[in-house]
Amino acid sequence: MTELSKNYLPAETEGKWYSHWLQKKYFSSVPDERTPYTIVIPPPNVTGVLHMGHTLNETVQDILIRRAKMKGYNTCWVPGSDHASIATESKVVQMLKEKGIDKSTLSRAEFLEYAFEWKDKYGGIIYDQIAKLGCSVDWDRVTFTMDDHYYKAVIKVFIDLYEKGLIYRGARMINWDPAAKTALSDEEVEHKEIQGTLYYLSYKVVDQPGDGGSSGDTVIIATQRPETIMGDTAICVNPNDERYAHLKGKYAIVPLIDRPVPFIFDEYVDPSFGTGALKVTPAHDINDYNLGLRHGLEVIDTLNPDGTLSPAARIFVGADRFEARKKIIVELREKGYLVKEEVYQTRVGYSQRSGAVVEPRISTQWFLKMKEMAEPALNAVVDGDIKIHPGEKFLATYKYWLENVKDWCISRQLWWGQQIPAWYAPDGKFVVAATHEEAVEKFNQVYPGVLTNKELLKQDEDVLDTWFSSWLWPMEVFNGISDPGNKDVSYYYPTSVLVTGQDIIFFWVARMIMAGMHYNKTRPFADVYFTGMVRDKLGRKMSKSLGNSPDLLALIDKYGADAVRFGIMISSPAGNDLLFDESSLEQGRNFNNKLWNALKLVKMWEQRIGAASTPRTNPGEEHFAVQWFAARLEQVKVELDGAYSQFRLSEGLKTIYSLIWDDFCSWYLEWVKPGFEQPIDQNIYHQTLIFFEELMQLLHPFMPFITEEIYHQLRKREDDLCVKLSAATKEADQSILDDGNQLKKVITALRDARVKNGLKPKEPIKVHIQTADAIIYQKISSILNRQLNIGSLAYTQEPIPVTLIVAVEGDRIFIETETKADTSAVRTDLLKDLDHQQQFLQSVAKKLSNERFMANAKPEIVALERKKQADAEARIKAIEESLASL
RNA sequence: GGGAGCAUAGCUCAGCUGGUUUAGAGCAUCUGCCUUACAAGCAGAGGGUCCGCGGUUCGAACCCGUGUGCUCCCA
Repeated sequence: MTELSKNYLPAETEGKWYSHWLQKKYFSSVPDERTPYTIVIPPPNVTGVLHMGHTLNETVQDILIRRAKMKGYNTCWVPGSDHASIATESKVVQMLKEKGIDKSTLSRAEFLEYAFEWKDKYGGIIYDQIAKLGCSVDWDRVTFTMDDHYYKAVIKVFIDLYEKGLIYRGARMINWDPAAKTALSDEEVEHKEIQGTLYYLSYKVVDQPGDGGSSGDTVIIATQRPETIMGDTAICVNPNDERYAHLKGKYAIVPLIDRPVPFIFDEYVDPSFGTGALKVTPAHDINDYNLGLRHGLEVIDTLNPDGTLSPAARIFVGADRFEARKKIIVELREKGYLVKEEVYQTRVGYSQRSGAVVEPRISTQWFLKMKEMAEPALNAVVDGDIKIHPGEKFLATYKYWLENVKDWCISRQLWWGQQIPAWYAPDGKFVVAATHEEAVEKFNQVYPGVLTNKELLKQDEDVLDTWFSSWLWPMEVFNGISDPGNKDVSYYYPTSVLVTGQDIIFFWVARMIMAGMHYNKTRPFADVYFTGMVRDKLGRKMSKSLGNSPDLLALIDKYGADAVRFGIMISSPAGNDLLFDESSLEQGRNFNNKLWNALKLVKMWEQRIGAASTPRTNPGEEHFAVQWFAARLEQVKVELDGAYSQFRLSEGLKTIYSLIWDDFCSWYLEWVKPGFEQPIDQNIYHQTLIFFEELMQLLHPFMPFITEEIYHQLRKREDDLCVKLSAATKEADQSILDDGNQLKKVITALRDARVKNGLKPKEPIKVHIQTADAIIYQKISSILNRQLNIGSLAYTQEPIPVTLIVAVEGDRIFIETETKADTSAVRTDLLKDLDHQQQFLQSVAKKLSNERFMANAKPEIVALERKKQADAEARIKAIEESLASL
């Protein structure tokens, strides 16, 4: 036997076992006759590294996959990454800038080359982290959302939906990200509450556009965006607002640029907000835009795509919008137009990716009609075809979104992504087709004779929203779109469960369900398990700016992957946010050591296996520990089945943790431990190995490395725990479990008495037991002797004088003491317990004497109360006798 | 403004169908131990107005109403 290290050293086993599993191809899956269990990884963005949120998600998936593998499923976990168009493109642009390269000097192809380099580098880091964490992903199936087949699938879906009339192109008010210079979908805008200022501006009123405004009449308008006044095309008031009734047919003069705009009347305006008069800027506000549509107003766009003022603004042209605001306020104040400033709370939309304040902007973009897509996706969840965990929390959110969904803006003004397959002639006529050749052919069919030179047909410069590719993920990782009905997709799809963060329920989960229902007429997954957000221990979101986001690889180096997995799972109740604290990783590391030390103990016994079952005690008695632990194990297995089926993984881990630490190490191993340098019974040794192996198997999904290592340390063997099938559960023997509990209670009570009375552990005690059921004690007597250092044990019918008395349930245990112990502490304890028991008895008696309780309660409840009463009475009697004999 | 969720030990959370010995765990705390696997450990202990108020019920941490506080989603 090679010497085992003092503590468990993760670095020495983790790499070894991961390569072994890979070499054995345990994670690779091909369709066969077994039932598949499939998970597709939520593809991490190639923009960076895995954070703690990924770590949680990946760990949960690995637990489910490893468990399913042991249950005999053909498991397939597909890894991959997402091109994340906006985020990656902005990072690549930034990286180029640092190298002194401006994106505008590059061709599209040159830029994409840099982007793919970036993807290879960071995608590689992510995959390395997934491997270090021990994830049992099928590396032969790595998929990237810009892979050739994937790219083609996205284009195919775009064309198909366009031909079905579900995709259209049009000018709409969209969310514009001035930093990334692209359109965004509604979901990519995050609203934050901030303190803003409401500026009260004075507009002159004139009778006619050409009028100089000599009347001196003015109207005061409140706005939080004074820099947009140059885009004003009307002033709107409520038709029922008498203050402004006289303005009908008149005009207001926009300050600084002296442009007359008409007054319009619309009930949309809230007379109580601000002054009740609203400046209407259709180009820069969605509500104003709608007002403009109703009243036929001109649209003046005063902003450039990068957020600077456009020539249409006439003043401050070229200044950034926020800079322009400051300057305009100064000028308005100087010229007397600014009459009041007021602080007020408002909400501002920020780009989820770039962080820039989003501009509402009218722009021609591509949209997907969502109503038709939403209905089947809604039904799939409402009807329970797809189950969301935890359900009560997210079902309502999911429903609300789908019932109120708006069309999805899917075009992005970027290069990194699938280029929109629309082809335009110089006059703006266009067709949608996969290739230039197909486009030319189609165009000539639809518009015969228009195209003089086929090179004039140019492809749309824009790409599609990343989510328009990732919504196909569960299908296209198996080539289900590009090669429908192939062997893999038929076998693995629909997938079993999707594990992801609740923050992308709309971005991704809902849309995957839409795509799945649309293209396969089936759900993409049977269950959705939402994990919470990982926060720091103060409850703050993890972010780079706070510096509270730990580096995963550093944590694995410090604690080991198993401890990291343990730490994050133990503090992760289903669906709730988890407060990440390194101390839970310490707990994981300590658990590793506990396992390691248990292994060392068992390995020591290996040297001293009793020749032919010649234990120093009665084998029947020691057999009790074995019987008890076997029952405990079965009991826990049933509990675990329940925990897994409800995705209560944190609870499952706690159950195994306690089974190993408390039941196995603290009780069982102590009960079967031979005396110093004594041999161990062969059967018990053999059973202990089996138990230990079973425990390792139960723990394996959570902590794969150490369990595999111990599995091999316990016995020289050819097979691996990773792929070991779990045995069916048997029914646990309840009476043995009850006896075990009794044994634990007796031991704890006697230890307590020892401590309280200052009896040294090395000092043997003489014990007399008064019980109605001596058989139990006979079964466990050798264990009692050893655990409590009992010198002599006898049974008695009568109380023994000059002793300490310990009451366990209805039994009394008398400890003979040589030195008369101080009884005052014992007396206090007994009195306290007596009081407690008497109050309890009272509450039970009250119930039993309540006629209505007796009439209404179920018979088994009444029986239980009767038993409680009897037990309490017995305990009280025992305590009273103990007190009397003190 | 609309909607959802949460409130249980110092902290993080279980408590499933209202009745499981007058509420459980882990961590933290306190006491005693270098007991021949483990001090990253062992043994033992203390710790609760189940957010407040009202109701339903024989019986409420659990169901209903209401108030307060916190979190999230949407506009």
